[in-house]
Amino acid sequence: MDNAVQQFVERMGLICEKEGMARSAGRIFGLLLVGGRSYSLDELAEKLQASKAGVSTNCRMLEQFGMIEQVSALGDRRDFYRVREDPWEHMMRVAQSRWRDMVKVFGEVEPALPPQLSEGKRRLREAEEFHGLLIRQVDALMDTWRGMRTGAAPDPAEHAA
Amino acid sequence: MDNAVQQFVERMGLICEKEGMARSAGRIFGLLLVGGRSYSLDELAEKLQASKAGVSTNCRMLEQFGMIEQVSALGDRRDFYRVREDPWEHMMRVAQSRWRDMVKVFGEVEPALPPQLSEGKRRLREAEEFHGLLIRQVDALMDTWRGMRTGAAPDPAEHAA
DNA sequence: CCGATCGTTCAGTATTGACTGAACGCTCGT
DNA sequence: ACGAGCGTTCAGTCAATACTGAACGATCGG
Repeated sequence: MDNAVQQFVERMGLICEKEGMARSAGRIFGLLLVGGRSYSLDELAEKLQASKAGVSTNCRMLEQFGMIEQVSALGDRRDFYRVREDPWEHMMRVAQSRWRDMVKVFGEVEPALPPQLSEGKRRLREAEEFHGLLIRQVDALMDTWRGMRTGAAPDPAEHAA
Repeated sequence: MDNAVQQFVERMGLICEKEGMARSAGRIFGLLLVGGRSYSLDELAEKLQASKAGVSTNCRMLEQFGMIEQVSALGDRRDFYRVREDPWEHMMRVAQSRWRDMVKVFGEVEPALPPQLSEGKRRLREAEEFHGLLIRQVDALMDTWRGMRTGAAPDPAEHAA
């Protein structure tokens, strides 16, 4: 395997590990990203020197996160995986759903708080507001991003409300 | 400790755990957030039923993440901790620095890739571009957020470039 | 119908990481 | 100068989790 590829794969493993997921999941994603084509489970296991079982599990996890997708080839019983057409958009969607959960928690807890914790209640309302805004801002980012990829404007200046 | 507070503390522990950090760090942050005042290490350890050592370590970690800050009281040798005035802004700054690292990795690896991996090179340039845009979009979010908190406009419609 | 070739499941293992209790160093008050 | 109170460090313990190898089930070709 190419040297630059191998280094990148390892760095992606570390990055993804810091983000909370398994290191080998990051390695798989890195290889698929830089490979730019579909890989079978066997090929992934071989190139990453990992067991087929672990690769299978991590691929399904990456698929749930919306980062990669499974694809089948005619006349081939094997499962192939590749990065989705826009993995970052789907990753952002997952992040948004987590933020939505936080908004939900803040919204549920704040009214249940005893009145003497007025400062805490204010903080929670603020947190709820911030994450709501964050979700909307990422929505705007998606619009811009899609516009950049379909259109040809190199520098977007307009946003969606 | 209040029942609603206790439940919130626990939920924040789970949320923060999913984000990649330690569960008790999340508990500490939750308690400080909802408490709305400064807490000494002893008080945190007591209310969370954890060891002083663990609380100390996690508080320093939370401080590095920019979520809480240490504060001292006159005539008191103890260290107090409280949530920062705007914890979410600082959390976003930390997230941005992680994205900057990713941009750096993408930018470094792409030129080192062999030419036959043209699709992979394209993916990496795309990833770099996306995360750069993401950083800028969060900058815009900060501007909006600060504007909302200092000013009084309930619904912002303008963005910064 | 049988063998081969997949992907998945499962139990076992190893490694990582968090938490604790005790010792330590430091800084005050007296 | 000494002791009390404080935060931190460190070694040990514990639980969680990722990974592996082997068995299993399914599917296709001959």
